Amino acid sequence: MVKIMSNLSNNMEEYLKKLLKLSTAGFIDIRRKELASKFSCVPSQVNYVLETRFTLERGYMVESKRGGRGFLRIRRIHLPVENILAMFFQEAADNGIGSKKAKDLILRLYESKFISFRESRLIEASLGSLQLIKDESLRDKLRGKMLKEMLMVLV
Amino acid sequence: MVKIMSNLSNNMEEYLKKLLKLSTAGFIDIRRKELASKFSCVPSQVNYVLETRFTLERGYMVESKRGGRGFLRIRRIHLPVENILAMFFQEAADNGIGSKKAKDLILRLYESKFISFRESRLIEASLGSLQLIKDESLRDKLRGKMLKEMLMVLV
DNA sequence: ATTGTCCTGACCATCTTTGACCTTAGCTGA
DNA sequence: TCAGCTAAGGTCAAAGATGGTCAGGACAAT
Repeated sequence: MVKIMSNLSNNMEEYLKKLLKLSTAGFIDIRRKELASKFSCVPSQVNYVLETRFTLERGYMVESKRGGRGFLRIRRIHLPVENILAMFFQEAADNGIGSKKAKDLILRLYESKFISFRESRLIEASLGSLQLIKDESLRDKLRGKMLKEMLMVLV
Repeated sequence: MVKIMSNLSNNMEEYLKKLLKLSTAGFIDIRRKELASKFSCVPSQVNYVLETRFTLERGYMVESKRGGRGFLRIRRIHLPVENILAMFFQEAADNGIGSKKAKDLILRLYESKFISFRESRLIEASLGSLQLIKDESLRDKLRGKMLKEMLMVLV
């Protein structure tokens, strides 16, 4: 009797991921308008889903073409752990990192088997405690530093 | 026979616990507004009940999502209630804990095989980053909270 | 009377959805 | 040819839908 809450964006995300799994090519091509119509929403809703769910941080790449015969192409990418870590160290470790990006990063490291499930939960728990800090800038900075220190230990 | 005071909060608590018992999934999802409406109170009352009755110490975990189709998810978790560690964590989370005590605790947890070597290093790394914080009181408090959150996750 | 618990309401933060307006690519007909 | 039409996709800001926080007053227990 437990109802799982789902919304348009989540449904569309699931749908696209299912398509991706089924595809042999490693990517899928879709029409923005058609997809929007299938889910009875405005086309820009599709952009929202792509921007929030199919980001590089989560391991996806989106290409597109406008005009007649335009398309949206979604690709699953599997970066080696070193690249994932390198991206983090290059742009987030010192300048701070938002909580959403941090979560995505942890998820990817887990998916890549670089860290265990317990370790991923441990890291998330430590970062989650930072909500105690009011100053957002300090929070982001600390989050970056903590992640860096923790990942260094694991290398 | 102790008579349970019947007030809004207690009623809501009982109601939620009944739902939890009935659920096969081990958790329930609710809408804050709906629940408030069912009990004819303001939505923030729900938060009050969750904060006072469905705490980690009492064996519950609450997750939530805001925005359209948001939800509150209450989960029953099974901790050894009379666990002395749990009390210690609570104390640490409430009043903070110094870095030396924290280190000793981590060491003991590792020695008793409660956590792995990597995990112990991970925890120390995250706590070490707190040096970035100037305010000692905030630092101790954060250290306590992080420790608690991290170890709770591992139980 | 004092203290702790309960409730409320105003204001805040976050996530989602929509719609008006913009840009780009391909096609077509004078 | 190539200007203009048509068919895509892109951006952005505002509105909508939830949940979160906090201070203060009401009320109950002692």
